[in-house]
Amino acid sequence: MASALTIGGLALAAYVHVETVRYYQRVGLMREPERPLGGVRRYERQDLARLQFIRRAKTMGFTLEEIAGLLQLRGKRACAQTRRLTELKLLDVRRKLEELQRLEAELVQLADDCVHAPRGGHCPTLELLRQQ
Amino acid sequence: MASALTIGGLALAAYVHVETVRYYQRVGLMREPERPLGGVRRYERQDLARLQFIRRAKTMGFTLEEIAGLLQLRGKRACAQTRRLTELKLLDVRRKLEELQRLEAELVQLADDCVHAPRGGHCPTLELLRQQ
DNA sequence: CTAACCTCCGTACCTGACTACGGAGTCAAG
DNA sequence: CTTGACTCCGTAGTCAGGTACGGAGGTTAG
Repeated sequence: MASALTIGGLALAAYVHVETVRYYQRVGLMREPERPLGGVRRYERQDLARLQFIRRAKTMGFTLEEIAGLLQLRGKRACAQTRRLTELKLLDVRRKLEELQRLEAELVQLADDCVHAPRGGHCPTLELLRQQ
Repeated sequence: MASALTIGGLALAAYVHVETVRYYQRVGLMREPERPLGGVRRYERQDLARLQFIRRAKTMGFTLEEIAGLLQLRGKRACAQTRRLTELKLLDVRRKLEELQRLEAELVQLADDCVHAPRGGHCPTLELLRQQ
């Protein structure tokens, strides 16, 4: 039984605050393990996996509600209608991927411009978008 | 002068609420065009471009503050130190790209499982992560 | 020239996602 | 068997990012 973390250990391992875990429990995103009468709750490896998944998905711009949806998919697996849901989520993800790639290209272009336009002061290259 | 939108037209064109535009102005993300004495403000194409950029970046999970940073980069262009900043942002973007790709693969796998495991009721394929 | 609709501006309110607080109970190292 | 750190639980506060409201004044189609 390598893994029988307390809430503190769990939080630490996922780089979130204890209060955040408790918050996720309150909103139903994470389970709350049995509390052995007059003891403290213990958490398993899959609790940690779930928490890390939430954290990752959050930095991707998914809301907690959407993340709940994603987690349900992982939970259910198979069964025609979940397949549909999965594919919808996949569309979301791919739309985001495209946008990010666009942004990446834009940034690469910028960094590149900086290399090729060094000549005293500030260069006036295409300030079309400057504003303000 | 194809483009001389009022705030309402601008908002409509970018699929945001008028109030959101005004909010962005208040926090300095968007400029507030001159108001011709006793008239209403008019917006140009680059205002729309900026607003759309903000909207896109937001769905990518960037905060308004980070977006302000991205916009400044686009504004300045070139000059050694902006190059550094650009490259930092690029790291951000690439980290997000990787995470999204992971998520994509996970979802593809799921959808796939659904296709290959159709056999009455709900399939018990690897419910390791189910919980709750 | 007027009715219907818009803009302007300030202020108040709302939702999502935490974060802080505090008192009582639990646990573990010495 | 105590002491210091941690858990539990409820409730309140915070911050980002809007959203709603309302009255006064602009604008435009008919």
